[in-house]
Amino acid sequence: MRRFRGESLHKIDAKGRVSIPALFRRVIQACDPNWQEGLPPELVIVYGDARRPFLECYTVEAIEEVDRKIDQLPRGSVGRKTLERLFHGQSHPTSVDETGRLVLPAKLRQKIAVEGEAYFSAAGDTFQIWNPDSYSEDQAKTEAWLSDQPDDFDPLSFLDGGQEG
Amino acid sequence: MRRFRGESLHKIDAKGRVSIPALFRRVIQACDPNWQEGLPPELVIVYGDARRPFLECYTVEAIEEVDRKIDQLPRGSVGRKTLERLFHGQSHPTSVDETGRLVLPAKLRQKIAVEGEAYFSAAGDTFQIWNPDSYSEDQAKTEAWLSDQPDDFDPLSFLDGGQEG
DNA sequence: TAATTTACCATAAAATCCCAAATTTTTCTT
DNA sequence: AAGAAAAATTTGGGATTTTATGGTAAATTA
Repeated sequence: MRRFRGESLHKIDAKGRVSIPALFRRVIQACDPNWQEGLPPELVIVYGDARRPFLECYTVEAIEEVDRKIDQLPRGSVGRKTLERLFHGQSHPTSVDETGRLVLPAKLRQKIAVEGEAYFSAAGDTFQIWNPDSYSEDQAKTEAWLSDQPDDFDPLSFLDGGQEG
Repeated sequence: MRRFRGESLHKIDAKGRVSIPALFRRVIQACDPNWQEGLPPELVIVYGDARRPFLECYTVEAIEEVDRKIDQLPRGSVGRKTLERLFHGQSHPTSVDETGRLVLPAKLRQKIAVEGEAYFSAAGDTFQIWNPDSYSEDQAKTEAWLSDQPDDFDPLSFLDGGQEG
């Protein structure tokens, strides 16, 4: 499976248009099973979780995997209802235009408080769109946490199934 | 199978007409096996479950799947009787007009207490029509529930088969 | 016929398409 | 390795189309 990697800053114009990092576009296209020459690659932007100050962008394959799992939850259960709200209701299906841009409607821009610029950051099989300042803050927190760790702490130790919160 | 995605607010006029979100229209049309150029795409609105403060809208394909399942239940069983009431009796077959609207008869508007505006929200292979205020309330509950969870709680963890009610 | 429903026409706002300028990155050649 | 050429990327603006919504006329029905 192809994964997103990298981060970069892009301008948002008056119409809400913003370039997607070129490397991300390749992943979006490769992970859209319906894509073919001439068609715009599709993706889904999930914006519902109010606790998160960013937009989360799913490839078609990634969102379909989520959909399949939601289908398996019991109809009417709290979990299913919550996830349907989040992933079906509070999501915005869209596509990458000919020049590699996508449009962020006003509602989504407000959600993460972006205006002139947006920061893109890869996160495995999704990528995130941030207000650049919010991203810096979040990044600073991560760095602060790291610098509180002993000098010889290796983040990779997380992988060895240490205790996790 | 195509799915509904997204949410939006629309006006209801004096005749009960209301625009269907453009993206929803595509799904309705694609999931109507009888549709062809010139015909209005059809759908079915189910309104019977009094415990639910919204109208549930099914594509033709989705309602036919429900019908097939009902057919398989033993004649005369409580389950079959209940489902026949809900899905055959208390449902309203209708279609999307030339300009992308549908008509909500007074009975249905009363059922969910809508007057001037209605809120549309996708839910997998169906979509729901809400009174905007009822929707906000319900949404607030979902968000309250989410914010009661630990900060790093990921709604997707529902998918990993945690205990469920 | 009165009331309601359905078909038809109209318009402002919003979203989309199309073309194109600048920039940056990559490739090729010397 | 340097410079030139080519290709790809980012960004901007105008024109076109779609969408949401309102109104009127025709048709159905109680």
